[in-house]
Amino acid sequence: MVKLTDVARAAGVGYGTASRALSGKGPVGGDARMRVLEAARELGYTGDATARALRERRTRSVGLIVPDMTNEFYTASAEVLQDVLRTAGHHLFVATTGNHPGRDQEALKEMAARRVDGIVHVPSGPPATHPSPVPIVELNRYSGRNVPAVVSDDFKGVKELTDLAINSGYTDITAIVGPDTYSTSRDRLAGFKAAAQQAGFEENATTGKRLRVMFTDFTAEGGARAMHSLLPDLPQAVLPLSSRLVMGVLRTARESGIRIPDDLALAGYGDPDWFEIWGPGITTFAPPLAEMGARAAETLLQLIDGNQPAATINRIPGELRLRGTLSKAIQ
Amino acid sequence: MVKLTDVARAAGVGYGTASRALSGKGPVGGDARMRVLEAARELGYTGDATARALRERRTRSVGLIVPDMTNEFYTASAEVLQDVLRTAGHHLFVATTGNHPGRDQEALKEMAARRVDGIVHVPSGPPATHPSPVPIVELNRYSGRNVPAVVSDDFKGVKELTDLAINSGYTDITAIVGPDTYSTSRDRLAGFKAAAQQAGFEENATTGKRLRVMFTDFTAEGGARAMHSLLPDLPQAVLPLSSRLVMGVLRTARESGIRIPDDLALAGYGDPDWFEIWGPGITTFAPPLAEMGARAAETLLQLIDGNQPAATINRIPGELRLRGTLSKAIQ
DNA sequence: CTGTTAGCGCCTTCAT
DNA sequence: ATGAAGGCGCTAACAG
Repeated sequence: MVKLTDVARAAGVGYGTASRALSGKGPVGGDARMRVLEAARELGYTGDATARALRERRTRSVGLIVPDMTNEFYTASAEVLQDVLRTAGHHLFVATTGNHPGRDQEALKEMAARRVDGIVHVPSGPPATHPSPVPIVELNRYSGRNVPAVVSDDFKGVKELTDLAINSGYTDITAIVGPDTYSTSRDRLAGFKAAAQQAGFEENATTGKRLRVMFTDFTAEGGARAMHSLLPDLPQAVLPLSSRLVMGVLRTARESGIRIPDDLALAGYGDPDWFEIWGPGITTFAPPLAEMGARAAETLLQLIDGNQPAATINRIPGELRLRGTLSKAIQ
Repeated sequence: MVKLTDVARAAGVGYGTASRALSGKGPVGGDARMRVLEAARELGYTGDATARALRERRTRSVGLIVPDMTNEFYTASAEVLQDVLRTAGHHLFVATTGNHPGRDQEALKEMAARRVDGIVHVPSGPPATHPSPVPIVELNRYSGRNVPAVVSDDFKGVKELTDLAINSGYTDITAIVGPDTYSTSRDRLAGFKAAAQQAGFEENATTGKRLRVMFTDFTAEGGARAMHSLLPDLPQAVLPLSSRLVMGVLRTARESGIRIPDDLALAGYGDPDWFEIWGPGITTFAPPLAEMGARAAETLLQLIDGNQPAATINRIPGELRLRGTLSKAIQ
């Protein structure tokens, strides 16, 4: 692998001069500069980032820790995150945790060892007790750790979604959410309850307006199971509060011959592109994934530059997408 | 940041001894080892991977270059790729190219500069003219570069899919594929044509068995456009040969009031999870994405270890999933 | 078994 | 404007 001394020799200049010419950082004679650049091109010189990192004490790389690369809920943010960071000269180290808190800490440690300049973290467990040696921004979920977090305003979004269902005339509504160890579950559930209770719904009411809540895994299987247990006593409307939960609910509904929205109305969360073309279209709350990715990147860049961003938890509003699964709503 | 000398001093041993104790690589007295480990834990020592990389001339990291992180077609492979590599002690550097060949070369160069030990590359352009200084495995598509490639056996898969459509009785079939600059387009198209021509179909036939081929972008918009241009003269069956193309076709069909499979039969490619729950279920050829990711990882590890894998283009068989959009097929 | 030391490739200060 | 040299943190080779 050709190195700086090779280039310097070929250009007939000293070591330091070659370095300055390539980096453009110091004074260099126009003639010498040209000869160095020429020689570098000739030899196919590619600076060694590991050596540079050691010397400069920064890697121009940032770590991204997500539960799962196959979930568009994370990758939609990651894509623009990557764009913003690349523009700023940073590249991405990625680790997945499978939502396993142990691997979560492992990944954090690995990133620290690699001396990344910063970390964007979708936490899947409680915060680490040790403070991090590198700047961290949490994305999508917040762990309670004292670092900036960029999340969707799920409380507001789900509240509005629930209002929509209520205003459509349904009086028996069930929400399905993930484990309440995740901030996302708690926020979405809070939004649901706020809307329902404000409208006079009561938990486990046998008459009048009735709300129910089911906890399960944030997976299609979890959604399918929850829906299955609902079968004996179907509500009028179901709100699976993640796109994977929606998937599970639809699977079970299909197997059980339940027609949506005829037999059961539905409003979802998230907006993978198939929501638009499924049946009559799935009414949903769409979090601003792209914007969240951009904001997380910008916040992290601030942190890396030594500035302290203002807000700790940054809630970005999403939007309701009205389609056909909440039938009466679109009349 | 605490370093090796700090640990050595705290443990009351020499520099090298501490290094050997931590790495487990050389002879170390049981007593000294314990004191070092204890001190390291105490101080929260985390070895500096950049320094280690410089010294060892390897980073234990591999680069992954993909067109797009939001496409499950790539991430489904990437997920298991990452698992296999992590088990082998390697971590992932990720770059996306947006299918832009220029960014493709840029990413390759960046990875080389970072001194990754190897690269897994989903190429979006013609091969670079310069040989790569680091081992490369191509995934999903092959560029023609002389490196191992791991791909789905699309020729066979699409041929079988087409046979299925033909045996279902359709005599007017149109395939939609992406730009033929991608090996995937060419292979899938070849499979389609092989089956159709073998069955006596002819291009642009005005009578008898008729096959048509439409080229467009490998995007939902491309699929929608292609489908739109088909509207005046609808075939009996359409084969959008990527999941994004399927998405686009379904969008246009929906807007145009075309019922599937009643007005138009369809067989797709790929198997994102919504294929199963859309309408009567989408009949499709599912490439073995997880297996491809694993194979690519294994092949790269071989290369990194200095072994030369046998096959240049490694075609892994996928499987047909029979569902409802090819109606007569499931009777 | 242990301490000492060279050097991985680079940037940067210091003389010149 | 340029060349020489120190040192980032670590591993491996060597001497003891």
